[in-house]
Amino acid sequence: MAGFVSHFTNRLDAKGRVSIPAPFRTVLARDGFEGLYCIASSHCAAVDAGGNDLLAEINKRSEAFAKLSPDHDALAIALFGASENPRIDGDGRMTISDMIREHTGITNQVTFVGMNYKFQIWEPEKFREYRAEAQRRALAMLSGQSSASSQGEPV
Amino acid sequence: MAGFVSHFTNRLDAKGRVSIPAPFRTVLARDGFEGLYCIASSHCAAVDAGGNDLLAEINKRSEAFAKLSPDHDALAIALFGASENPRIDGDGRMTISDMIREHTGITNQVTFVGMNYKFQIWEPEKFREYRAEAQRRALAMLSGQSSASSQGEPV
DNA sequence: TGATTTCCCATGGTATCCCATAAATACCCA
DNA sequence: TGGGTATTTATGGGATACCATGGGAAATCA
Repeated sequence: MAGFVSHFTNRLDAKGRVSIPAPFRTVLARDGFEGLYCIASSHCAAVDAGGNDLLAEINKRSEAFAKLSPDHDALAIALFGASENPRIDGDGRMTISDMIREHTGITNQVTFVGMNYKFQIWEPEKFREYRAEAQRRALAMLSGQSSASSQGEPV
Repeated sequence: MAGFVSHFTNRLDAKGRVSIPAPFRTVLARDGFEGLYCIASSHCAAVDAGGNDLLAEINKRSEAFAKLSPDHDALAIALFGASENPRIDGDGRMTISDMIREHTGITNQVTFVGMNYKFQIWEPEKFREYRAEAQRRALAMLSGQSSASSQGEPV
């Protein structure tokens, strides 16, 4: 039920390792996924990460196209070619790969952002900028649709 | 059915803990939620808190958009990335995080305000000011001059 | 064999658990 | 009714467990 929530910033050590926040680890453990599924976000400087829930969402996307079709192949390459399966060591740490470094601009700190069914990996400063923008957009989105659906009771 | 009602003010201790009012705890226990779900209010200096009822409300908001889409990502960051899951200790206390401190201005006292399906966490003085303003607005609305403000903003 | 990765242990800080206390409220029974 | 006794509640503090982080040693790979 309860997914990835809140956000945490941890330090990279000299070996390129970083602790995955303990609350996220318990979610992953409950999910039962071995290791971690990571894929570069197509529209921002973050990497999506998660377990079976995220994987299922990705699969759903690619299944919208007929298998063996050129579209499906292209999508499969884009989705699975850009993804990785980092393992989690006994102390709950993962290593930040070159792919993640290049796509996020991470140098010595990592921000983990809970998004319920998945979480994102960000460079802290870039995350702050994106969050400010996201909150503005969210406010506009919610005020735009709330009148239609329910009583518009603000949450 | 009976949700969170009335309001209470408790002291923070040296470790940053505060007792959740007992009536609120019994509501949470009935709800069955593990811990507490907290999210900064977008329109005032308070933090919304609650259990499954509040979480369901949040989920409803984000499920209106396709997962993995830019819109859904922005909304998920604003809703889940900005929220927290404090646990409640055996004595019915929660710890006030830095996020809550910054958003509410809480220093050494906390006011809990029941709002039926959720409750709010306030700095006592800020709450007094907000309530005075809300009562003035309510009075104006009830006396028939509620022309422009028909949004149903919460009190 | 040299470099990188994986496993294991150490440590300081923090959060959590557990118990104590005092005040307030509810309860009970003559 | 009224006095006295349990419970509940908020709060304080000590002890313990957990977590992020650092670093060494073994294992793996090219």
